[in-house]
Amino acid sequence: MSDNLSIQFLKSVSTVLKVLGHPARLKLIEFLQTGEKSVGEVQHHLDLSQPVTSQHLRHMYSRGILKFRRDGTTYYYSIANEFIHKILNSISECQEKIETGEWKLDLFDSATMEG
Amino acid sequence: MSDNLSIQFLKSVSTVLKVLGHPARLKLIEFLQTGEKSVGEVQHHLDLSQPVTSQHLRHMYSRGILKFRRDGTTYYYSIANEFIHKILNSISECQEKIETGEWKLDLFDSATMEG
DNA sequence: TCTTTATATATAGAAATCCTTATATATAAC
DNA sequence: GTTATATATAAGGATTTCTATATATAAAGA
Repeated sequence: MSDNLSIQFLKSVSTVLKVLGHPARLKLIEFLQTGEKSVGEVQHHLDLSQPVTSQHLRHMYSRGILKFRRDGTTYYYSIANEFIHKILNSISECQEKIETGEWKLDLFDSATMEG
Repeated sequence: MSDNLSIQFLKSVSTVLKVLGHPARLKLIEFLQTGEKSVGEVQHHLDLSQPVTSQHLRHMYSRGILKFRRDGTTYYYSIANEFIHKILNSISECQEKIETGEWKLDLFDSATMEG
């Protein structure tokens, strides 16, 4: 299992994970799972400023995670590939297990080494 | 499906994804999937300096992604929760689909909006 | 006790990220 | 043509992260 992942794939995946490793972007892409959305819809859903919304979307587009189409003055963004869907579904499944108590997700901030 | 994820879960998940969103750490944790490893083993496997290796491990430990035990001077690190395993397995499944050509993972760096 | 091995910790400079403010552009409506 | 709407882009600074280097600690063995 180890070294299964090629260098290139490893880099691609870490790029994707890094992009998703931000609460606003994670919530954003979760919103996009229900279908394409305009910038304004995303903005209102996330309660962000217009430039920040646009920048996050552009950020994700520039990394191949989103695609967009334009209709007049409106830009519709949507998820660009299956990989993203797969990861998001996997996360959803995890949440179910965590909610039911089957799994625990113990994250913390302190960092003492005396364990 | 939207708004399925609670704020707290969203933050936890984005923390995890952010940590995994780094080629060295992703490769590191993939290595740990095969079982606990000492710092030295990780260091040699990843071909990193000792301090950098230690810092990555501590970084992941401090965020609840790894745990460790100590035997004399040797520290053994291992994956701390099922969530990580699930995400990694999901990534492996994705790689299979991408290798067989069933899926494409088109990531790119340019960022012009004229698409 | 001295030396080696294994690892942690501290720190500093560079680089990347993120948000804010301001401005630009393109289309639509009037 | 003027105004309104939807969005992109650019510049700035604050914060965080990364990498490298230097130092410290603890155990094991000679």
